[in-house]
Amino acid sequence: MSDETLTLTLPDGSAREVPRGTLPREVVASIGPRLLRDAIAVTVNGAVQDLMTPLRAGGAFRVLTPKDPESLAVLRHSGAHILATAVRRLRPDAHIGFGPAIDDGFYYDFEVDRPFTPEDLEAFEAEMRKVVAEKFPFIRDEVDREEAKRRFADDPLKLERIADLGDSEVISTYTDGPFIDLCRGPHVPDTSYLRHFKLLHTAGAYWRGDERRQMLQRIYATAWWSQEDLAAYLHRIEEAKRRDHRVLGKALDLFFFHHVSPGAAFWTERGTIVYNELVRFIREKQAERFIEVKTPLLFGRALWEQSGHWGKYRENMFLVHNSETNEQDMSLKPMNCPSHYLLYLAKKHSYRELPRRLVTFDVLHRNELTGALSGLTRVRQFSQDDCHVFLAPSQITAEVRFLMDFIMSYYRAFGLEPSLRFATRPPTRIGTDAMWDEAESALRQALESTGQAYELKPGDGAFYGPKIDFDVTDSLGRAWQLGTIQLDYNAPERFDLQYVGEDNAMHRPVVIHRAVSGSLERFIAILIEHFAGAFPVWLAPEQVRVLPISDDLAPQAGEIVARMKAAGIRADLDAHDTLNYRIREAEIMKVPYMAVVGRREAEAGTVAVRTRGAGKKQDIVPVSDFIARVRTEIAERVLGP
RNA sequence: GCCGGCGUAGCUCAGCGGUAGAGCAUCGGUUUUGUAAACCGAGGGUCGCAGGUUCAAUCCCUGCCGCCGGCUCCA
Repeated sequence: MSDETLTLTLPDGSAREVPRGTLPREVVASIGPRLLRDAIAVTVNGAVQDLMTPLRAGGAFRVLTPKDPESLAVLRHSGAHILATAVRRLRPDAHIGFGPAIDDGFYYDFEVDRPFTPEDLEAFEAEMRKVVAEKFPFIRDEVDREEAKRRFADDPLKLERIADLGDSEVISTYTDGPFIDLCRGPHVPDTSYLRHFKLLHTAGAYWRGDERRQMLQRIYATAWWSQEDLAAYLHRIEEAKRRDHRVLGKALDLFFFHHVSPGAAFWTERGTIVYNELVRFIREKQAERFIEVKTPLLFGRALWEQSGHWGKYRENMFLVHNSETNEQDMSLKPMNCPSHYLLYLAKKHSYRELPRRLVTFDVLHRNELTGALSGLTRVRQFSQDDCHVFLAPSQITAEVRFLMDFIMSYYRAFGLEPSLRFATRPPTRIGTDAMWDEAESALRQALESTGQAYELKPGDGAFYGPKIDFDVTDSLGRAWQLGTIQLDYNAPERFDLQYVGEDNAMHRPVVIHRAVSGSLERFIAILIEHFAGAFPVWLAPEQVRVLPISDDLAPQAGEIVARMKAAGIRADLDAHDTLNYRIREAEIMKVPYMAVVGRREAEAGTVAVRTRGAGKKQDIVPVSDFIARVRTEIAERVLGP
C-alpha cells in the first residue's frame, strides 16, 4: 500500500486528507463520536462501502446512518449472513448459495438434502436472535483466488462463483463469528445491528435461476431499522391481502376458477358487467381512429411457420387435432399479430390509408406452466386490446406520439400511474443501425414530449425493434406489464407487407404492436386491487341499491328502481331483512349508492342517498335529481364515489 | 415444469384412526324495521380424485388433479 494521500469531500463542503488505506470508521470517528455510534456505512463517490474497508479512493464522502435509505440494504444484506450463520449452526450440511438484500428484506439460498419446514424456520429465527445477541463483528478479508478456494472448499456453489470471478476483481470474504461467506459487502459493523426482522417463508429456487440446475431452498425474510417500520410492513402485507383481486373476486362475486379449466376464468353476472363496461370504454375511445376486426381463433401450422412461432413458441401453444391430416398441427392462437397481417394482406393498400390501425379483442390461449398460473394475473385464456398499426417509416414519430397520448389518457381515466420503461436495441438484432437510430429517436421523442419519467433499459428491446412498456404494480408490489408500444421491422419482411407509395412503387411498411390494458383479465385484476373492489360508478356491477325502510314501501321503492333502470342505471331493490342488515350487505358488496326510501321520502318523491364508505351521512334529494346525477357520473366516467 | 404448503357444507374454517362440526349464506316461520348483522327452526357434505395399509381412514402411505408461495433485485 502506498503512502498516497486521499482527499475526502464531506457533504458540508469541507475536505479531509487521509492516507490511502485509512478505515472509514477512523474518518467518521474524527468527525464525531456521536456520528460513529449512528454510522452504518459510508459512500465514496456514491459507492456504498462499510466502515472497516480501507479507503482506496478519495472523493465525495458521506456517512450513512439509519436515516439514509441506502443503509437498509446494508442491514438486510447483513441479515442474510446472520440467517446463514443460524442455518449453518442448525444444519451444518447446508451448502450456501446467494443471499442478497431485496426490496423489503433479504433472502438466502441453501442446498440441503431435506427441505426446510415451517418449524425449521422458527428454529432458524430463534437461532438468529442468538447470533444477534452474540454481537459478532463482520470482518472483511481480501484474499487471493487460491486462498478463497481453500476457504470455501466445502461449498461447491461458492467455488463455482469464485471460478466466475474475473482476474482483476478483488475477492473478499466476510466473517461473523462461526460463519464465513464469499461476499463483496458492505456490511453493518456487527450482528447486533439486526434487531427488527422476521423470517417470512420458504420457496424453491433454481441455482442461478436456471431450471436445468439444482433446486435450492430459499428463505425469505424482512428487516427494518425500527419495530414500527417492521410492524408497518407486516401491516402493509395484511392490507394487501385484503385487496387481493382473488379474495375480492370471490367476495364481490365477480369471477371464479374451476379445476376443469385451469387458468381460464368463469365470469359471473357481476363480473361480466365489469368486463363488458371496460370493453365498451375502450371501444368508445378507439372508435374514431381505429378499425376493429375479428379473425379466427384456430390456425393451421403454416401460419405459425411463417410467423416463426412454430419453431420456438410451440410448447406454449395449445395444439389441436386436425381431422383432415390426422395430426396435431392446428393451434389456438396465442397472439393476434399474424392474423392481422393476413387481414392487411387481403387487400392492396395505398399510402393514403396509413397509418392503418387494426384492433381486436379476440380470445387468446397460451399454455403457461401450471406453477405460473395465478388468479387473473397469470391465465391461459385471455383477451388483449390488441392493435397493430401499419404505417410508413416517415410516420413513426407522429404515430408513437399519438399512441403514447392515447395510452396515458386511458390510464388517467382510472387514476392509474404506470411506470414507463424504454427498451433499446439488443446485441443480437435485425436491421441496420440507421433504422434503429430512427426508431429509437422517434420513441424517445414521443416519450419525452409527454413529460413522463421513464426508465431506460438499454439492450432490452425485442430483436425486431425498440419498445416502450407500461407497468403497474399489484397489491403485493409485483410489477405487471400492461401496455406496450413496440416497433417491428421484422414482421413486414416475413409477411411481405407492402403499400403503394406516392411514387406508385411498392414500399415496406413498419408495424407497431400496441396494447393498452394488455390482457383484459389482468387489467381487471389490477383495477380490483387499485380500487380495493370499490369500482367507480360506471364500472360498478350494481350502481344503486334501493332500500325501502319497511315492506309496505316496497312497491314505491320498486317504482324508483324501474325509473332508474329506464334511465340506464343498474339499480336493484333489496327489501329482504332489516335496514341495518341491508346497509351492511350493500357496504360489503361495495355498491356505490344506497337509496333509502322511508315514508317521508315516499311522500316527498325523494330518496335518502347513502354513499359507499361515507357512513351515516345522508343526502335527501328528489329522485329525478339523483337519477340525473348518477347518469352524469356514469356518462363522464368520473372516479368515485 | 421444479421445490414447499394446502384441498372438510355455497363461503370462511374447526376436527385428524372408530364412517363429521361451527359461523355466515340458503330455505320456512315470527318481526315491519330510519343508516354496518332482529329472533326461532330446518335442510345441506361419497371430507379433491384413484389406489394402498388397517377390523376400521376425512385423518396414515403412494400416485394423479387443482390452489397458494416462490424459481438470480447476482459472491
